[in-house]
Amino acid sequence: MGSKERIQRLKDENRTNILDAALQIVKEEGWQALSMRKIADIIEYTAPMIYEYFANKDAILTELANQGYLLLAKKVKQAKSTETDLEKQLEAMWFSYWDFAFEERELYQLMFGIGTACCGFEKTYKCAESHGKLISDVIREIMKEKNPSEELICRKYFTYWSIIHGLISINLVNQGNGDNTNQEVLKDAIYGITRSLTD
Amino acid sequence: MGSKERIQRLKDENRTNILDAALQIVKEEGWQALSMRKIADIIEYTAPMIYEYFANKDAILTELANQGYLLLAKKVKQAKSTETDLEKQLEAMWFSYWDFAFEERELYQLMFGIGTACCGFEKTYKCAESHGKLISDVIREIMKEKNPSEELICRKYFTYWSIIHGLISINLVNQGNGDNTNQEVLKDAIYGITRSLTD
DNA sequence: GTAAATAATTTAACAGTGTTAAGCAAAAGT
DNA sequence: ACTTTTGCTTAACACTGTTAAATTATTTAC
Repeated sequence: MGSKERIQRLKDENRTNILDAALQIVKEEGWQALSMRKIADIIEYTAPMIYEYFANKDAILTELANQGYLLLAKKVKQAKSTETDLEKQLEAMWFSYWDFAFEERELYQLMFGIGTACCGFEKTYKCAESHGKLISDVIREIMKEKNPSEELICRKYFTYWSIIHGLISINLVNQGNGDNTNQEVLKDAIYGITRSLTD
Repeated sequence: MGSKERIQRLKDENRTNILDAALQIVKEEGWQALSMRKIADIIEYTAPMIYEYFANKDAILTELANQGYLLLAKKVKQAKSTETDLEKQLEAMWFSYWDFAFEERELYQLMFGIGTACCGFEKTYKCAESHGKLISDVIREIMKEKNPSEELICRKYFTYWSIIHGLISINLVNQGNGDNTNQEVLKDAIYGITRSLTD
């Protein structure tokens, strides 16, 4: 019965094909154009087939968002490894966060945008191996001489995130007016908050 | 022909009824529940009637957004009038912005949220009598001894807005976890940027 | 190898969406 | 009184997510 594994492999393939197709549609035509029948078209099945793999459309969305969280965490982790100085690590991590938002703007909108059911902060801050955890670990390390409470670290992370997420949101809606202005604002903001960690 | 005015008055009434109905539905059931037929139900007409007043659903949305901009500008202007000191004016204005976002959260989502077609920054910053203009006027006044360029003022306004909009976005999605933490972050952020105006 | 059972996939349908065209009844103009 | 315009509705189209039934293909049992 080695065919069982072959069948399972095909099923897995279909599952990822569905997710890939969904992302492809969104990248080409935007979130509002995503429909079950369009996904079905691409994977060369009919729409009801998708329900063998996902409970409903929302389940596809949350799965895509989860893929996004994984990818983001990976990139942030990678950015950390490029620096040794803690403050530089933090800067690199936030910059990679920034880059992710624009490289994978559709995913970012899904993960943190207003509209779909996905939350953002709670999930991202508490889950181990998330970018939130990775970044706040560095914040803790930088502040360690001040013996910060977990609540304070959380607040600092929150402050960072607010301004960066705000900047990103604004840039995502009026797509990229004045790139270097943003980069300057971003750098200023990161530097400002980082200074407040040790002062 | 005094009836012409009566008819016009009825038409205007219908128009505002449509907008009111739309906002009512959104407040009760959220944006995704808004439909032309539901609006028609409330105003006791059939759906196609709405197209006599608005080109399409999107036109209703942008009109609502414009109402939002007007209301926001009014509130910000009012906040300014409660203080005489420039820096306090600025703080009060941003606080009223913050309050608006939560008092009229549906409108705020429409005006600045990701998803619908409305942009935010350009429109708000350039239009006279908008909250953006009002706030950046105060920024200019505070910075006047430094002879700031328009570009610098714009960037400062942008910085304020980013962090405040970021904070709001995050609070709108995970609705209000820890109110006073946010207020503290907000106050810190505003103070920090304000200090950077005169330093 | 053929028949029964099971799995895989599709067709048809439901209730909803935005939107447009055709039809009808009442009012207005001549 | 007849025609034209206006206000409004019904019917329809092309979509949407989703479910149930029907069909086809594949596996299992004998």
